[in-house]
Amino acid sequence: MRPMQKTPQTSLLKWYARRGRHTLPWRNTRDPYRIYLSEIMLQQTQVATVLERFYFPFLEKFPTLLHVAQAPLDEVLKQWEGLGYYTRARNLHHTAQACKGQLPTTIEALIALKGIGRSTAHAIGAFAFGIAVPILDANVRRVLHRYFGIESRDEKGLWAAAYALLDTQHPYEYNQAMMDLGAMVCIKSTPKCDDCPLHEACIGKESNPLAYPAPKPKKSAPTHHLALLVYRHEGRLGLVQRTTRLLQGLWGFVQAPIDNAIEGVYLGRVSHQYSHFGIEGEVRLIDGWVEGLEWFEVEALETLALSTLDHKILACYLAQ
DNA sequence: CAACCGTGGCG
DNA sequence: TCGCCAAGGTT
Repeated sequence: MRPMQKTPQTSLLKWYARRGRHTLPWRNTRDPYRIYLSEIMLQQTQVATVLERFYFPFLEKFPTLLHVAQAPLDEVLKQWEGLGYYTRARNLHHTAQACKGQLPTTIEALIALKGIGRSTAHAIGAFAFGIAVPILDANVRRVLHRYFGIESRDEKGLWAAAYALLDTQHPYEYNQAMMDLGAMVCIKSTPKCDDCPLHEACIGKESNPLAYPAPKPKKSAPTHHLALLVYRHEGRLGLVQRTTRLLQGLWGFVQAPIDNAIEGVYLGRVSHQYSHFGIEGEVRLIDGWVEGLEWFEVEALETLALSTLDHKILACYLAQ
């Protein structure tokens, strides 16, 4: 057996063997469901959040994909409460039912499922089924931008780079290593180029790592001023299950534009920031029954999935 | 295809 | 304090 050549891939895998995050629970299972669940939870969400607050409780409640499929959507949303991007939970439930608790094993079939795009399909393919395809998450993107000196965020160029660097013999280790490298060494603000196994041929290191990728143009987020209405009737609170795209399926308090005829007793102010707008709201208590709401004892609210804003409103009410 | 979709941590 | 953004996908 001839000695292994020194390639970016071998350097990367050697680094990964020593410094990789090998204790992550979704790296210590062959269960496609557990890998799939981690990939969905981790979309646009930091590892620590998923690891410390959501992954294990969800698996405790739903040990298999079939458990997800057979559960009411409301229970899945309740387990997702606080994690955000709730479409992920609704797609997870839909996909569990669509594939009857058994995930398909090809990239084409995975990508056809709701909530699974190209990168997630590749991640499941590589991590659960050993398919030789690259992933393109935020960590890998940053490594590729810098390594190849790519300023443009153009998708085609990044996928081409991803395939160019992929170690087709070790897709599992390679992809995990690239994510760890992006998360631990090739980090956004202060990359540790001295510790990087790819530093020899890295274009970003030779110039300025922070120039890759080119910074995004920033967009301003508007603020909406709302009345946040806590309806109360015979000791119960009136809520609605939202049907809007935002927070669909979650329960919450009625929101109304602030105009010249604000009812109720002022309870306080709450503010909340979403990705693309903010809410400055004043919480008001209104005693009386109105149509179109469902009424719950305060204790019963614990069984409902509420958004973080609605938890703030509830806390404001309970503080009185 | 640019906007939309949640939340929390960090500099 | 505040803008940025993280194991992205959908419309």
